[in-house]
Amino acid sequence: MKTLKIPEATIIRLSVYSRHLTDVDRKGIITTSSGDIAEGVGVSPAQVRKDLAYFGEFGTRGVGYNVKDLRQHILRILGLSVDWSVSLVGAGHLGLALSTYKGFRERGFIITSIFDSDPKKVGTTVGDVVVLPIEQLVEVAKQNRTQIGILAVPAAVAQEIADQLIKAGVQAILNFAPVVLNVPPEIELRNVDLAVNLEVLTFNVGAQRF
Amino acid sequence: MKTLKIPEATIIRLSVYSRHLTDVDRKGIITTSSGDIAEGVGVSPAQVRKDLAYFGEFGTRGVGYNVKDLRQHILRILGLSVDWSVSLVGAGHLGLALSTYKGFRERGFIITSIFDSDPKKVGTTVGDVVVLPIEQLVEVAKQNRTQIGILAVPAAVAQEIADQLIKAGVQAILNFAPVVLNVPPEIELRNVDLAVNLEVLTFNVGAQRF
DNA sequence: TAGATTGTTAATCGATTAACAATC
DNA sequence: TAGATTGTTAATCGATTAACAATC
Repeated sequence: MKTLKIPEATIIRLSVYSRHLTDVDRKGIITTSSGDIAEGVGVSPAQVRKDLAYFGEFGTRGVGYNVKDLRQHILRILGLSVDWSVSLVGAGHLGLALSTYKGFRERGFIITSIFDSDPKKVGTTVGDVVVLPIEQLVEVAKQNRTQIGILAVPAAVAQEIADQLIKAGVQAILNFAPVVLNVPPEIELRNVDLAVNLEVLTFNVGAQRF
Repeated sequence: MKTLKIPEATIIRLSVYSRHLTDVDRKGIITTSSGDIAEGVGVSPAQVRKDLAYFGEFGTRGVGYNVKDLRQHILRILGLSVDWSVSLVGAGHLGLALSTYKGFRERGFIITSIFDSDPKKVGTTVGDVVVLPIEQLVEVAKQNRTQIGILAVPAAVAQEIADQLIKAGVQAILNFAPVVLNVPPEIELRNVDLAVNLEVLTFNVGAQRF
């Protein structure tokens, strides 16, 4: 098992390439090139080739890449050749937004359970999933072999829920609560902080000050 | 105007530091150190000092940093010493989640207008803002001196709406639609792609393959 | 003064870009 | 063959880490 370190930036770009290739494929285009992809997603052609080179040789010199093939290769690299069982915690507006987001199911992310602490939300249906009381999280997530937990809960309870998700056996957590979570090293964690994104914008708008 | 290039990673961390300092301040702690901050947010002390050094000297050798002062300095650096007028386009679940997100208002992001193309949503009230028809976007956003536009619309119409926001004079766009937008260089653009975040997780969960 | 911690420089590490041989 | 485009190496650029003098 050679662990040649792959930049996270490369993974993010691969995800973007794959989406671009889906569009290109839908247009019926058979062959593309690093230059085409680069133009389509706003990076350099060398970057595209370098990113792909981490994982193999997917093109033909002088010709380019077969769109369908390359797309499939990238999806496999990203782990999207199989479905993933996802548990969503928090059925507020954000939770509803996430659970109805079409992009998830298209990519094989199946929300198999939804939990909330509010008795008024428990029992309601979101999509085709019934909202369960938070107390059942560990038991149900374990039963469902849930691999990914999404935290759409207030910051104050995020750590506690994260601990429960880990107890239930999830391998990865996507955290929307604006708080730094402590998780063991074997758990993959990503934070999406909506305010941070706005703050990078406001810094840049005023950045001529520096 | 010296434009010494500041890494975006530094800006993101400053935002995280400021949030951490808010918590620390609430606990009544007066003085902190790069080591404390580093531990609180999961980076190295040298990183904290280096990030701050881009903008000045905010500490006292042998002592550390005054929590309130440092917090204020960082907020000013991020452009958060003033309010920002924000226009939200798209009053779906995600739009509602964003408009009710407390973290925005706390940081001075004031949603001054909300637009949607669905006649059933137009006229409803979100928080204390009435949803307006999308046709009024350019006119109203201009009137409100809107500086930031948030796109919570389907990918298919995101570019068109972005163009209208720019016509209305916004300086920055936060895009939640999974599509690559073309905007002029003077417009600050950030993309938040929910699926990409999940895909980085699934790659990492299976990353021992490489 | 002794201990602590900053601000800053130098060293290291990592990622991107440029160039080009390989080859279709 | 001539033109195009990949895959890969080397050069460049940028960010992080380590070390330490300055100084409270």
